[in-house]
Amino acid sequence: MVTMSDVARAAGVSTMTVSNVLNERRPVGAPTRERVLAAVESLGYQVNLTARNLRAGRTGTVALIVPSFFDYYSELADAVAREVEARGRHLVLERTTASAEQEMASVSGARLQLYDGVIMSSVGLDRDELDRVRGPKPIVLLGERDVPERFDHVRLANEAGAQAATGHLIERGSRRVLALGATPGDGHAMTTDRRVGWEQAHREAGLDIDPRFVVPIGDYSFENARAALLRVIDSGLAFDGVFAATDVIGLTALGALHERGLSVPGDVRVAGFDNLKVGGFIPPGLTSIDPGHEAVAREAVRLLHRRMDDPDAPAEHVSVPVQLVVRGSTR
Amino acid sequence: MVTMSDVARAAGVSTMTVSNVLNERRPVGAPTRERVLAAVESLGYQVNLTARNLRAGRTGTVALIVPSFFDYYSELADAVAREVEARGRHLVLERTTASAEQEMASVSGARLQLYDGVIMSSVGLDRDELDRVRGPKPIVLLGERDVPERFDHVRLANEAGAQAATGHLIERGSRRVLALGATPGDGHAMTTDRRVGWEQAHREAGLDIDPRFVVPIGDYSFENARAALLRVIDSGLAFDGVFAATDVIGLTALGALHERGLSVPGDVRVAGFDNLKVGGFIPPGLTSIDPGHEAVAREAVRLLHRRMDDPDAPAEHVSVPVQLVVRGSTR
DNA sequence: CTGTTAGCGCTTTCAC
DNA sequence: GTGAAAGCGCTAACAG
Repeated sequence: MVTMSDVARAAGVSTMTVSNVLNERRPVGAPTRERVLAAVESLGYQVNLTARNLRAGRTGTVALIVPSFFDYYSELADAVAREVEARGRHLVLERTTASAEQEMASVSGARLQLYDGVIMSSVGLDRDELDRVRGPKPIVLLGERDVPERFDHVRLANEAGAQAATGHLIERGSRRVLALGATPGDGHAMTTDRRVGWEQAHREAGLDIDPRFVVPIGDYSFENARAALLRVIDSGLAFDGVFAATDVIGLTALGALHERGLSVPGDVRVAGFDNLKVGGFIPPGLTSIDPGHEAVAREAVRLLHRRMDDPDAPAEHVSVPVQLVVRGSTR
Repeated sequence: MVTMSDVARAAGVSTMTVSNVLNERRPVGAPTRERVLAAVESLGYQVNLTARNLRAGRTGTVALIVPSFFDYYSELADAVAREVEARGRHLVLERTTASAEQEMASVSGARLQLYDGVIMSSVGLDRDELDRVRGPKPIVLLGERDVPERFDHVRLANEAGAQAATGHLIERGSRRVLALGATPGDGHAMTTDRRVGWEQAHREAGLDIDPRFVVPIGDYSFENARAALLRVIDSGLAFDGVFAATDVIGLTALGALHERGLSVPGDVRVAGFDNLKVGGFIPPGLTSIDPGHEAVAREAVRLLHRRMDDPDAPAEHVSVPVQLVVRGSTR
């Protein structure tokens, strides 16, 4: 391993001068500078970021911690990466498998020290658990759970989005709209908010709210979504619309309906939530709610930098607007 | 920031004893141990991984460096994460946007020092550029490009997979099969290998190879794939099968064919490559080649650990078998 | 414009 | 079973 003092010796200067050349922190005379750069080149020197981190207390890296690498999160991560890189830092992605233990480990554990800041999309931790998180580095939370006041937080307009999607189904003529993947009862999960939006659309249209049309799905997986919808179809419950709480569920609904010989949008209209890229390309195209990844990413990174600059700034809670995107599944 | 010496002071021991308790490297007397753990708990101490890393030279973290966070790579990353975690390390994901500069920066730059090892899926760097990469940490390469002998490398059986998919289309009755997203000419890109497999299937079936049926696509994006296929349809070139070089292209083909009123699998059979999860759930289901993420991940992590244990082990080059998965698009 | 000194927080090594 | 000293490679702070 070639170190900075090897370079310094080769160039006949002190390590500080090498450091100053490489970091451009203080002006260095042109000839000295040349000698240093030549030595760096000929020795193949690379800074040791670990040592720099330890000494300087910054890493140039931001972590985005998500439940999984899939679907919504990969599209979000891409937007966050662009935003972080635009501000001159690197982004790394970690996944927690949505478990409270792993989220806790990611965020309160020692790993936080490795980053200048962390953006976490929390689904496993409840409000009380989050409240126990104290870290030496800024944390911005994403997602739809209730979070302690003191955290910076970015969320989506879930209710408004669900209401827009469901309202659109009703407007196109659906009268019996499933809330597939929504969650009944109280709570602050993303899927309760989206169910509330579904209800609001019904109220606004003067339609009854039938609790049999709320169909929860264990883990939002393709497999469970498919099984749940097939169960509904086979139960004989008549419906002519599906508001899917996520696009994964919506895409699966397209497949399950096709499998049972129901046409979309003829027999059943379908709308999802997340506006996954793939939904715009498969037949017949999935109407969805665009969650505005760019805006979420921009806000999250803005809040993170604000807090890096001023650890005592008051916490900000941002709700990002969403937008209906109409495609073949409702047209 | 509470440090190890704060804990040592509170427990009335030396920092070495604290370190030994936390790392379980040397036996520590039970009462001492208790005092140390109590102090850790009451002070809320967390190890500083940066400092440990600098001193001990290991980080407990493996990086997977991929061109993007999407589709094939997110599914691969999930498998790699499971495998890495099973061996007691963390995985972080970085993306390069497939640019040679960023791949170079990720892998030859100082960032490599932050990890115990790196698995990189390289698409931007050619053989010569890769050959210039020398790092202090193990690197395992994934992917279909030609790589220098000295690297450990895991690749897919691309030709065999493409041949199986195309052979299946032919067996089902297709006679004019597009190679959508494949690359003509020589070369060692993934899409040339897959085109060669497409050709082999034709030869095996005694069918002519018509170069007009090889339709390259700039960047494998949904948008370009859609545009390319619509162009072919509108050109009047008759075809009754599509072998798509990736599932992203295959899924898009389903949509574009639907848009032009062609039925799948009635008018045109479609097969892809990657076996993306979504392909099993949308209508009519996309026949595909399963790239065996688990096997790729297992081999990659095995090679990485082997090299961490023995930096001088001879390089291994592994080719992972793939498997045809038949769904509605060819049934 | 350049150098010296000190030390980030931890673990390796050696000593008892 | 426990401790003291040294130092990983770098940069902040101060000095000249």
